[in-house]
Amino acid sequence: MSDVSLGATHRTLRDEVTAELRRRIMSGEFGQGERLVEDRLAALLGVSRNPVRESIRVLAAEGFVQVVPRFGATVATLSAEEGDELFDVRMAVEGLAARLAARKRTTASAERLRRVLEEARQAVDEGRLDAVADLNTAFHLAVGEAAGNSYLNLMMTPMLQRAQWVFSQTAAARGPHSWSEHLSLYEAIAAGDEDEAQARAVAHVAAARRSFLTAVGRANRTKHAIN
Amino acid sequence: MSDVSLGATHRTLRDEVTAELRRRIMSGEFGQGERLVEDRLAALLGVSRNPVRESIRVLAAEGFVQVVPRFGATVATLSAEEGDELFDVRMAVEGLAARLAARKRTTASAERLRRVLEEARQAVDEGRLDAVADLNTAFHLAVGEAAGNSYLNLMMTPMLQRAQWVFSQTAAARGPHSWSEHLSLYEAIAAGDEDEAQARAVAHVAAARRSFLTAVGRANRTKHAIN
DNA sequence: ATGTTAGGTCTTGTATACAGTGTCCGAACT
DNA sequence: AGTTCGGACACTGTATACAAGACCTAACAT
Repeated sequence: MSDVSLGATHRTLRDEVTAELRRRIMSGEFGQGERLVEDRLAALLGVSRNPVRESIRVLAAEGFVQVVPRFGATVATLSAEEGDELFDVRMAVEGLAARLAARKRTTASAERLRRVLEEARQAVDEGRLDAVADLNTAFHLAVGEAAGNSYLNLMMTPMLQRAQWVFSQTAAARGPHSWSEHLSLYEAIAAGDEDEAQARAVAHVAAARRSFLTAVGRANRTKHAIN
Repeated sequence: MSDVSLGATHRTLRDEVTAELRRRIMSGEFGQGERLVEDRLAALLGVSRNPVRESIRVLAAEGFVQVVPRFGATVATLSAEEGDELFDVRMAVEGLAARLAARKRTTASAERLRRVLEEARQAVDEGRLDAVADLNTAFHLAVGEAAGNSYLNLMMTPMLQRAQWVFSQTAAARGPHSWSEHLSLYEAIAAGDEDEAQARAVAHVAAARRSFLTAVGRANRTKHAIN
């Protein structure tokens, strides 16, 4: 009996439904405010209503859908203001994550961060944009894991998914700056400099916020409001 | 059509099951690591397995239960270390909440905070200890609401419930100091002093951590480890 | 013309039934 | 005596069925 059986051994239908619904919401295939009818989703995914219902509850807890009793679930709406609010939370949470990651750094966690950075570099070179977005989230999540705080991780996972959603919904994009900022953050963590790590993480999120606000401004000028 | 229909109009069975299971976990009636068999919970609460299953998924997202596919759900275990880790997260998150609450203060939110403080004072006078614990959480949550950040609120609700759980599980208790700290935090928020509000919130959580660590130390000395 | 009410339809909420998988225990074999 | 294999049991995963409520429409009355 090995210890490899850490959850991911089995993957239930419901897990896949949850992931698939989340993916379709994040990709914009399910638009904001769109009604999520259990029957149709079940038919669409070739399953019964039960896994769909349970998935919807999870996605509601993550903030991706809003559920009104006896009415149903709709994809959450994301005003520009709500999108902006997320950055305040991220600065606080990710700043802490970076600080703790620097404090508790291990060779294993540093190795993991470096590996994600390397994968991202390749994806950028090959122009795989969707992979870049996923790897961006993966890097931030890896910092959270390096912090070694279980509850911090539990809350960071949906938070970062939401952040990715916010970016994709606003057609906001960050250039190569983002990855140099990641590298710089990694170095501070690897050096064990808590203050610097936190400062760089906060600055990185602040830079992301500026990109977001620019994109929102652009959208407003072209009459394509975020919501 | 009034705008009063804000979610809480209807209360489904599943909502009550979720609340009831959470309550029994937080009260210790369902001990850490205890297996949660769907059939038995359904029979216990007089419902079918479906509401129970959905509730378990929600509680898993909140971190109260751990679900292993094809094995089942168990009440999450809470080591002393994990309990302590929560305070780091709380300081970051609640510090932000206090700062934003001070920034966006309104007469309505200030009134609401004052009302909770008043209710708590009465509960303390009347010696209703369980109500005091709930009102403690309610105050912290009210600060979160006063911050006017929807996602911050979404994550604070389960975080504060978990904090209450940590305290009750360790038999940690805080005296009247806690409420004078609350009052002091309220005043900083009402005065709109962001820096002071954040500092007092952080100090308050830090004080709670000291109480927790004292209780854990006491438990360890008496051979009653938290887990 | 407008308000109201009754019916039908759509969708959620809940329960029950079935299938599949893992666990545990005992018996047979080494 | 220890080990391994097999089968019964228990529980989860998934599907289907039924109940109840909400919304929409249309006919009717005022």
